[in-house]
Amino acid sequence: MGVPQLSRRVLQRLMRYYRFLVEVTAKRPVRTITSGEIAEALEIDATQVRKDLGAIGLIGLGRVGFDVCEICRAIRTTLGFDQRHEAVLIGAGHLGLALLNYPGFATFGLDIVAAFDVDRRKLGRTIGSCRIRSVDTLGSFIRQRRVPLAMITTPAEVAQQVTDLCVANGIKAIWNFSPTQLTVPKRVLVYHEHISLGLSVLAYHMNGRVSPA
Amino acid sequence: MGVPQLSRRVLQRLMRYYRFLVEVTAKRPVRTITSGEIAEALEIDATQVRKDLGAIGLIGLGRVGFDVCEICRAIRTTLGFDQRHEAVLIGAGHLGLALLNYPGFATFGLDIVAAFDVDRRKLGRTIGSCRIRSVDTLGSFIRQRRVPLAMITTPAEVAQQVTDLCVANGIKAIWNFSPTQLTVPKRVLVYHEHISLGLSVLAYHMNGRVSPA
DNA sequence: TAGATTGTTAATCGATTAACAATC
DNA sequence: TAGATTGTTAATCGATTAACAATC
Repeated sequence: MGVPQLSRRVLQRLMRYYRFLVEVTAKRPVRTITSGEIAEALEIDATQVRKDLGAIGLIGLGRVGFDVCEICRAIRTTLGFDQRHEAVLIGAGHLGLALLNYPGFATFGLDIVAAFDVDRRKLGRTIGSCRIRSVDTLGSFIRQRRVPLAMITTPAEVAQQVTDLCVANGIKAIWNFSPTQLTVPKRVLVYHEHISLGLSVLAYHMNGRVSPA
Repeated sequence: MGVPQLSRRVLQRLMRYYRFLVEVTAKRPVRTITSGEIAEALEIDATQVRKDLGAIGLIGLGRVGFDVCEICRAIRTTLGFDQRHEAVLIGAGHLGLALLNYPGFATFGLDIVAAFDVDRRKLGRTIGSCRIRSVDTLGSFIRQRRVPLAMITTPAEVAQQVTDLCVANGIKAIWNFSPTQLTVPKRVLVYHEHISLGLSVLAYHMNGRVSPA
């Protein structure tokens, strides 16, 4: 693998470039774009943009900039959006349903293939393209289908328990939407959507304090 | 205001300390805690913890550590959780409902006082403690009640339009859950919940690449 | 007291930004 | 060609970590 490992920060910037370019080209067809244009729109330094694009093998043209399609393709390949990734979702509450109904994931290769819940009344219902199953069958489902990702939208109290079950059955990564810290072996990646972190910044601001940067 | 301005990063760490301490004390009563204990649990350097706590005026005791109650109180005060902050929520889809039903916000002083939607069939329903109203009344509601925060859970296509309406009526801050960038005057703070950023890190990892840090 | 923990200063590290020759 | 934009190296900046005397 000639590609050097990319830090979270770089990955997230690449995602922002990608999202921006998709949005721009949706409005009007654009063949090329300069690092300066991306930088200005995203409030990032242009040098940073060139470095990031360089890091995934893109080469710009003097006086012209970068080919938009090439950038998009390179980002898709690097981040793996061109691969199909299966996921299960655990906890079919409102948040779970919101994620199940979100059509955008498909664009990124993410395919939620099943949802699980403990509530018997919910079992069998079909949301989006997947059926809600009993959490009793979660372990075997993950193991047999080798599902790499679990999205956890359960209450905080059961999140660790559910996580352990996923880990025991070979999950590779966990997308944690519950407001609690999870403990996992270090081969498993946990990405925690810290919804409360936003609140800290917002509350501070509403108190009349302005946070720099 | 003797308190220096705190960066986003510091604010977010304070939130993490707070959440951790609440969780710990819920399990068993703890009077004091050392920077090292917090650091270990949150995988942060202990010096960092001491600096952050020092920044909000806390003083530890040699050989003992910090008083847990004092830390919590100081964080609540600094971040403004002891103040009541009103918010409106715009877009009563699944995500909107999830947020309306989330009981945790009250702990942080956040009170969602109204929800708005364009769908006439949803109007009048009551979720949690607030009624779903027509988006036609959004502007006057914000203006008359001087609501400082808007949580946007609409589709991306209308997010900017809704934002403009909020801004025109004096909103102070926007919590953006829609997957689109918003433009606002700089007196208004936008906190963007970038759900897709997590996906970039997760997809990269599932592709077999391990992202450092 | 002895020893663990603090607050603070200094050193390190990494990320961001500036500068500029090379390029189209 | 002239001039805008690149890729890359060097400088800056800020955040993190290490070191250690002061403290309880």
